[in-house]
Amino acid sequence: MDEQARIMQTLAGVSLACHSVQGGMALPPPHGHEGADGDGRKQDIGDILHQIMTITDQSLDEAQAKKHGLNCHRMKPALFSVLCEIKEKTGLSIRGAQEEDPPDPQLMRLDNMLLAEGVSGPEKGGGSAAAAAAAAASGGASDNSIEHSDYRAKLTQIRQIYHTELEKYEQACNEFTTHVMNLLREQSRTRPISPKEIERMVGIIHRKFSSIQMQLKQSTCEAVMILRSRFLDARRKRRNFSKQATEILNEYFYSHLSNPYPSEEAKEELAKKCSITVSQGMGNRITVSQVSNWFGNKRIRYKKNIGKFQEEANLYAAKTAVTATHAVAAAIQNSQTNSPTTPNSGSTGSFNLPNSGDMFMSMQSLNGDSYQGSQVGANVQSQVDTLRHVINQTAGYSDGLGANSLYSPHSLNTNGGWQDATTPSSVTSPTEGPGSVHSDTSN
DNA sequence: GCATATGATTCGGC
DNA sequence: GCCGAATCATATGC
Repeated sequence: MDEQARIMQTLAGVSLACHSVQGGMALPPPHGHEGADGDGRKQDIGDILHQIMTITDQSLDEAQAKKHGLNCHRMKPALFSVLCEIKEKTGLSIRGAQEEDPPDPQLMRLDNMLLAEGVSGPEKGGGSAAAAAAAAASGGASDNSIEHSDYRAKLTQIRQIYHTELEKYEQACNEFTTHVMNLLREQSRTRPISPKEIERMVGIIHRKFSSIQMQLKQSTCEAVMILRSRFLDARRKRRNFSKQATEILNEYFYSHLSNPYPSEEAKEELAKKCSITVSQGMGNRITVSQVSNWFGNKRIRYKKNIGKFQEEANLYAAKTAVTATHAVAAAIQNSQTNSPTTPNSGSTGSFNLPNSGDMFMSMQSLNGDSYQGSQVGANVQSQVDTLRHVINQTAGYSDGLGANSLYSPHSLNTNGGWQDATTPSSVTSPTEGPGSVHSDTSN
């Protein structure tokens, strides 16, 4: 009983002493002795000072013995639990509730990304999807296996660094947490520390370390992004189309020179024919867009420098004409053997002369500049002229273009736009002949 | 190494 | 959404 009172008295005394020292002056007496009993107050302060002095005068052994006495006191646990309870009921509980934050969306994004990139997931096959994409983007399985393996090697390197650093952080976090917990447990013998407080401190430590981890994840993501952009960026991985593909596209372009705007179907057909699978290589749409790109570039570059493309145009015109000759020959033979009395009877006798008029566009005036037909052009002209005649004579074929329209200049108008946008376009390659896809009617 | 060619992207107009 | 124009970035040829 006396012992307990003494403890309380000591605590109260120390508290009062603290206030006095901090304030640099004595506190007013608690029970309304204000100014009435100045001698009594002086006496109290003197007692307190004396107590402090005796504490400092105590030897270390004496202090330790006192401390031990306090620690072993039977009322100490009860007193500490009361103080802990008060602490929890005040600021601690409020702060604790506030710090119960939801999972960080930024962290979740980073985690998802690292998982998707194969950095944080299971090592087996990690990054294989991205590597496969890189391989596909680089235009084929065979030509870029070196780059593919390079990509994988670099990704593995990033992965290793990430895991090493992560391990280090986790280890440091655990070590520090253990250390702090031990420290707090030790301190809980001399000051009231509740398990909840320890828990909260652990939470704070974990949050601090997880913020460091987030930085690590962020920089890892950045590294992966840079790697990806280096390997997957279509611009960087630009590959020229194959000769055949370019030829097919050019054939179409020059045979539809009056209206070189292939429809969606025509583009698809062209893409299929060209087997253009460069760039992203993820299906038809990309390929079709490559065809669109090609035509876009071609139109502009043709228009910009017609003279330069003249030779190319003639070449393709000649090619087209020669192929058409064969087609016509076949058609004539067909019409003669199948139904000589019924010309133009269905698909057997007809053929798709690939817009012959366009073939000569390159030889006609463009933007007002008249072009003197080359030998090739003249040959082609005579060939087609003959063909036209033969067709009209033998098969009764008429494509709606008279002799005049055959040679009429489908040209770029003065505004730089393409005239005669009514030309039906088809993907029919001159080498293909009848039965081709008629698709481009919209332009 | 440089000039040119070429596929892709961006941006503004319609 | 497509097109023209400008531009970028890489490929290619010399």
